[in-house]
Amino acid sequence: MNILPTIGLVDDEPGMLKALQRLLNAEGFRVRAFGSASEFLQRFASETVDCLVLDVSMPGLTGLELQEQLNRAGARLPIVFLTGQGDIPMSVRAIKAGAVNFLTKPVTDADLLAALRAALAEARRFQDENRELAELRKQLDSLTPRELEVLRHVIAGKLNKQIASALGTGEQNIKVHRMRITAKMGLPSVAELVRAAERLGIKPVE
Amino acid sequence: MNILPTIGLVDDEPGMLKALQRLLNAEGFRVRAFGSASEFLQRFASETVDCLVLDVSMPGLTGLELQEQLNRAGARLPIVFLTGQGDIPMSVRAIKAGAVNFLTKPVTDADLLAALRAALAEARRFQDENRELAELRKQLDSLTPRELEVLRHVIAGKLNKQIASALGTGEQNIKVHRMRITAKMGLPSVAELVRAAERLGIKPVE
DNA sequence: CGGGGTATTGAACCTTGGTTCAATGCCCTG
DNA sequence: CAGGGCATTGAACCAAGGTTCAATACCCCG
Repeated sequence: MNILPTIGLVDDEPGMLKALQRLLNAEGFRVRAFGSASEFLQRFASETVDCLVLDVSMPGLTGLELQEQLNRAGARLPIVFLTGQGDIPMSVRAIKAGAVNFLTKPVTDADLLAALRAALAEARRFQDENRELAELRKQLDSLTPRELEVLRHVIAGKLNKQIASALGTGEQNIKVHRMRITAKMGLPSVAELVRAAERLGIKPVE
Repeated sequence: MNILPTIGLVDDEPGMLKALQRLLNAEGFRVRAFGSASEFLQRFASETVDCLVLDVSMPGLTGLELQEQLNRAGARLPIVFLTGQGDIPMSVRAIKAGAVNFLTKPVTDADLLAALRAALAEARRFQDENRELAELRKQLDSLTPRELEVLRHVIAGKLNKQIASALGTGEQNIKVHRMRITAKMGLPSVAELVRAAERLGIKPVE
C-alpha cells in the first residue's frame, strides 16, 4: 500500500473508468484502470493494487469469474463490485466468495467511498498478516525435508523415541534435527512451534 | 438434529407457511412454523430447530434483525432467507452476517431444497464442533484457578522455572499443577494443550 | 572427480519434566 | 467446629529433552 492507497478499476465502459478515476483521484487515491478482466490479469503482476472495483458484466471474463480466479490463485485482494445489471443471486455469490461489497450503478460517491475504505482496511489486514507469514514461511522453507518431517511429529506431541521409530532411525538423530529446527525457526518452545505450524498450514502427523 | 432434520419457518403470511410446510413435510423434514420473529424467539428455547427459513419483511422484528439478534446471542443457527421484497443491499447484509442463502419468491422447490441441504450440512458442522468444544470446555472448567493460570504459562512455552517465579512460588508446585492439568484435560502433550487452548479461546500469558 | 549440503551415529553431560511418596496451611461451607 | 478442596513444600528418582564433541556416509552439482 506504500503511502498512497492504490485502487484498481476494471470496467469495459471507458466513460465509467474516466468518471471513477476522476472521483478517486480527487479523493487522494492512486488509480489504475483496466478495460477488461484479462487486461488486469496481464498487468497486475507489475502494476500492483491494494483493492479492486470490479464490474460484473463484461465481455470476456466476467467480474465474478475474475474474482474466482483470484481466489483460486490465493490473491486475497479485497473486491468491491460495481455493476449496472446486478441481481440478487450475483450479489450472493460475490459476497460468499469474499467480496467487500456489491454496489449497483448509479452509486453515490459516499457509498462507493465507504466501500473502498472498508476494502482498504481489509487490504491492510491482509498485508500485515502476509508480512508475518512471509517471515515464518521463509524460515520454514530453510528446513530440510527430513527436518520438516520431524517437525510434523513434534507438533503432534510425539516423543523423540516415537519419532525415531516412526522414521526408522535413532533417537539421537531426532534430537539433532529438533535442535536445528528450533534454531532455524527461531522458536525455542514446542508451544510456539505448534502455533507457527498451524498458521503455516503444516498438519501434525497422523 | 436427532434423526429427522427439523426446519424452522418464520413468515407472517399464513398461506406461505402452509405451503412451505406441506412441501418440506413431503420431503421428509420435520417443520416448526412461527408467525413472527418474536414468536420464534419465545418458543425456540423449547422447540429447537436445525436451521431457519426466514422472511425478511415482517411486521415487528424483520428477518435481518432477527438474524442479528441470534448472532449476538452466539446461536450460530444456519439461516436461509426467502422473501418477496428483497433487494441487493439486503442480500449483501444477510450473507455478510452469515446467511446460507438469500432466495426470492417465487422460489423453485429445487432451489429451496438445495439451500436447505446446504443449511443442514452447516448445522451438522456446527453441532459437531460444538460437541467437541463442550467436552473440552467441561474439562477446562474442572481446572482450579491456579491450574488455569499455570496452563496459560505452559501454552506460552514457559519453563517450569519461569512459571514458578512469575507466580511467586516454587518449581515443585508447578510440576504438581501440570500433572493435574494434563490428567484433567486428558491431553498429555504440550502440543495438544496448545491446540485445545486455542480452540477454547485461552490466551497464552504475556 | 571434488566439495557442500544433508542424514546419520555414538558418546557423554546437563537441564528439564514427570512421578510418587509424604506433610502442612488456608479458606470456605455444612 | 469439622471436613473438603485447594495451594504449597520437600525429597528423591526416573525419563526425556537439549547440547556439544566427533565422525561417517550419501547424493547432487559444478
